Amino acid sequence: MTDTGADPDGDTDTDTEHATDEALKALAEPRRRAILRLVAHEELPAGRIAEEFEVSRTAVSQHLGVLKAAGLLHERRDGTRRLYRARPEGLVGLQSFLDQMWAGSLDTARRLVEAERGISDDDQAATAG
Amino acid sequence: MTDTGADPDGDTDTDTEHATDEALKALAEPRRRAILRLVAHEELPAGRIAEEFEVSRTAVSQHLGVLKAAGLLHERRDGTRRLYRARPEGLVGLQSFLDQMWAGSLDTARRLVEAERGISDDDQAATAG
DNA sequence: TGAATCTGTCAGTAGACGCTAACGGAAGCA
DNA sequence: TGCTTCCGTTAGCGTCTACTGACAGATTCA
Repeated sequence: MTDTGADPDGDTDTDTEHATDEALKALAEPRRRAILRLVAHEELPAGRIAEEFEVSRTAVSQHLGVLKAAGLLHERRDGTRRLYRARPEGLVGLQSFLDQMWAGSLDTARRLVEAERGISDDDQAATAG
Repeated sequence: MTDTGADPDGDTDTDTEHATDEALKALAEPRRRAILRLVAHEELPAGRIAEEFEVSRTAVSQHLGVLKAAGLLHERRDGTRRLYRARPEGLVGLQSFLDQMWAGSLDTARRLVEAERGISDDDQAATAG
């Protein structure tokens, strides 16, 4: 067991990791993505959101709770109604995570392809370069 | 039931949705993200990856299968070993999804804030005037 | 005050998911 | 050929999760 980077105990990264984890788990559900899409362009009350789906209002309410807990939803009260809209800030951590992953894997892929080409082409030049 | 945008039956969007769904479900697991991070910077065999975690090799193998099915992993055979590395192309759909969501919600948030400010401004002006 | 509306919360259930142990297949070596 | 290594697959189990139905709190209006 070496746990090089598998289970880091960093302090600053832990919060980001936790936020990313919650956001990803929230987005992993198709219904929740549909809800997020609905409230991405306009503010809507819970009942209006529930009407868009065939599942019960209870299920939608729970989905709203998950999205809210993940920081992906903004809630505003208006009388008996509760208006929801997407919260773009909740996607920041996820964006940076994907960017980092993208850059790293893209760089690795490029390097491996070049190495492969170098080996098949001329390994002497590869070792010399 | 109106299903305006909750359950679209589009043709071109369905594939993208499916790919995004699989990628998100794959990334929603912390262990799979750790695996992806490991092979983002270097190509590694399955056994080497399994050593980094306390769970059994079986579990890691299943995680590798999920990541591979989601198009996030590239597999290459070398004798008895199977080498894995992250596949950046698998993140494209997810990136565009997040970009779209980000742009839409950010625009909405800005518009709502401006409207709110306008209302409160208008309100004070109307009540004062 | 009482009725109606809008919404969240609390048990309970069916299905999905991650994990382990046991097994089977493919490749390398004496 | 027989042994070993490396790896994926299957069956089974415990846990998590999305869902439904029933109930409770908050607000508005007559």
